[in-house]
Amino acid sequence: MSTENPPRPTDAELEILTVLWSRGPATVREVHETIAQRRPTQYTTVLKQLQVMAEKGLVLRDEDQRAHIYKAARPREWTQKQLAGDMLQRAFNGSAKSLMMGALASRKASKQELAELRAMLDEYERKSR
Amino acid sequence: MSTENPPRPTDAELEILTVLWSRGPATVREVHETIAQRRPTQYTTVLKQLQVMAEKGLVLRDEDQRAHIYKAARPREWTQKQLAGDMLQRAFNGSAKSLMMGALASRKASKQELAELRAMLDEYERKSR
DNA sequence: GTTGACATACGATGCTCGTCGTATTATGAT
DNA sequence: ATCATAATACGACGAGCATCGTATGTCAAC
Repeated sequence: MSTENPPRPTDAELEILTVLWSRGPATVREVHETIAQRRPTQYTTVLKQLQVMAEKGLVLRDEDQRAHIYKAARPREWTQKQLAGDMLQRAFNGSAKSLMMGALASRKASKQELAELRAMLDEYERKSR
Repeated sequence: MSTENPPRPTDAELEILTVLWSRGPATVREVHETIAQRRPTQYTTVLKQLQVMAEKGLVLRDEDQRAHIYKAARPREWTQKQLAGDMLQRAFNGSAKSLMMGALASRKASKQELAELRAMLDEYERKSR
């Protein structure tokens, strides 16, 4: 069924999804070019990956043209919500506070970023009232 | 070398680590009892898992007693920091704000939890000055 | 010293992941 | 029509993951 949620993407799958999210729908060639630029990878590896992802429902494939067009089946925010929720549950005992502490501790946070976080909390609270 | 960092734990490994973090050092039997209570699992599965984890450096093993005592090689906070940082990088483009939005969207956040988050931000900012 | 309970050791299995090579097919230019 | 190019299809392989069964060792109690 097309309403079924796709499974949690693997590491390699997530990398491909980030490309599709930022570039929009793309051919295998385009995805491969982007990835190969960071890391040596074979064209057919990316192709196979996308084929598997299509089977899993992680991406949708438009076969109208000879070069098929792939696009992420779910928007970035949707998948990020799944990933964050999953990790929250499995590694942080459901504590958003712990998760944020971990995130901040993992690298220096700029003053501006902290301000953005505060603004985000305000916004969230306002919306959910 | 004992100073080497362990790899990112897999799903099953993370579940075991959470048990060790909350119960403290424990025997295979104790870990198994805790896990079996949520989910049917064979004793030897947990045993094997712990043996592999010891090889990877995720847990330390004390073999003094007949029933070996296992304990997490790294404290909860350390591993949480790794996991959060890894996910931040791979799925959130380094944006702590996006990560928090995902986390909050994944389930209802209580008013109190939001307050805790703010307090945590204050604390963090105070410390890093 | 035999037995039963309980522990570790270890091999094997089925599955998924990531990767790649090769085969095949479609398309446009000559 | 032929041919070079560029695309998909697909099988296979090695590694890791999660699981379990069986073998083996230890120890206390009878």
